[in-house]
Amino acid sequence: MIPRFFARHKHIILYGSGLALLLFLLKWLEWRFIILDRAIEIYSGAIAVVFTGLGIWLALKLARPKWKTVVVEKEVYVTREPAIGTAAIDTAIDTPIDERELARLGLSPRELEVLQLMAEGLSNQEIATRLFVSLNTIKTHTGNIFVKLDVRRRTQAVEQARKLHFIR
Amino acid sequence: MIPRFFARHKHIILYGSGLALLLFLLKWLEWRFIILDRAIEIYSGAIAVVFTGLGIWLALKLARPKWKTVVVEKEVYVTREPAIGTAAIDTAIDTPIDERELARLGLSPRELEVLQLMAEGLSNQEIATRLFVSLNTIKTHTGNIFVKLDVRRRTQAVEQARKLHFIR
DNA sequence: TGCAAAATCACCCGAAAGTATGACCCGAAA
DNA sequence: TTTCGGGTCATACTTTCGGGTGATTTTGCA
Repeated sequence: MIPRFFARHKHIILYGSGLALLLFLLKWLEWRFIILDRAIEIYSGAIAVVFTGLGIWLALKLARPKWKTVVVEKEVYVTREPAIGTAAIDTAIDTPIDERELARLGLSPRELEVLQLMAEGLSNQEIATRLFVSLNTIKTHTGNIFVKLDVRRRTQAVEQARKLHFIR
Repeated sequence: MIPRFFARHKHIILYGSGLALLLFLLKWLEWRFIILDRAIEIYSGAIAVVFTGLGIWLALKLARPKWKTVVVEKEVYVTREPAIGTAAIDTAIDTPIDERELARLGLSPRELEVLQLMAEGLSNQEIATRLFVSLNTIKTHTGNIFVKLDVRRRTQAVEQARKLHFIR
């Protein structure tokens, strides 16, 4: 249907456009500098600083939240039926599928089904066998799922689906 | 010994010479700019790209949170079986990674780190880039992880790790 | 200080995953 | 009736994964 290529690289395209815009701004600054003064060193330094900052920003944007894992094993008395836990369990387990999000992304029932099995760690071939269809069909489905979830790999799709409470 | 010294400080030496090289390159580019006169676009672009990369590198390298694991040994009364209940409590209250299971399976810190990134849906290449090691290294790690978790695919590994509360 | 474990990197090869494109069927909506 | 979305299947191709094996370097610790 819609060219996958564009949907896949929209972030890159966005960032690229932003970068181009920034360069354009610098170009303007450069013009002013040439008019006013020949301070190439200052100009270069400015570019360097700005783009170093940009790089750091990008990296922090892309990087994971710093997870310093502090494992503290303390005294915990857990009874068989944790009274506090039940509320948490209810909200955790019986979380209904977010119908709104589902509708927004336009995932079809079949695709959701494939997504579920994908999340269970099944291979495409196993999913195909399970659903009595061909491997190619599953590949088509997975491809469409990736586009709709805006991801590139099955692991990301599972991650995304979990975030959106489509599964589990 | 001298080679010993070099081996010990090779990172610092490498980074240092790399930076020097970069400055040298910039100086050369600047010179070229003076000669060619109309190459300021290229010059600016080069600086921008290089320093964007430098910023990314800096952020990732320096801001890398160093895995901090604090283990406080205490008497722990935990009913082993109710995995659902404990899971709900874990996610509801606080982190902690199941240290016992971790030790039983013999997952190393590095492997756990790779597992985390794997769960985020990163490809081996992306993990390698993120951790500043080669693709082959990550492949070795993933292979070892699969053996230890007794799975065959990364999706299964993530699933398994989630069950064992290694992640999230 | 020496050793074992951990971490690193390499190469090969087959399997699985993913991309791109086109086609067909079917039922519902315009 | 045409159009459109969903589901199915296919071919051909590229990329990534995973298994196997072997090697070196780094590091934590007894």
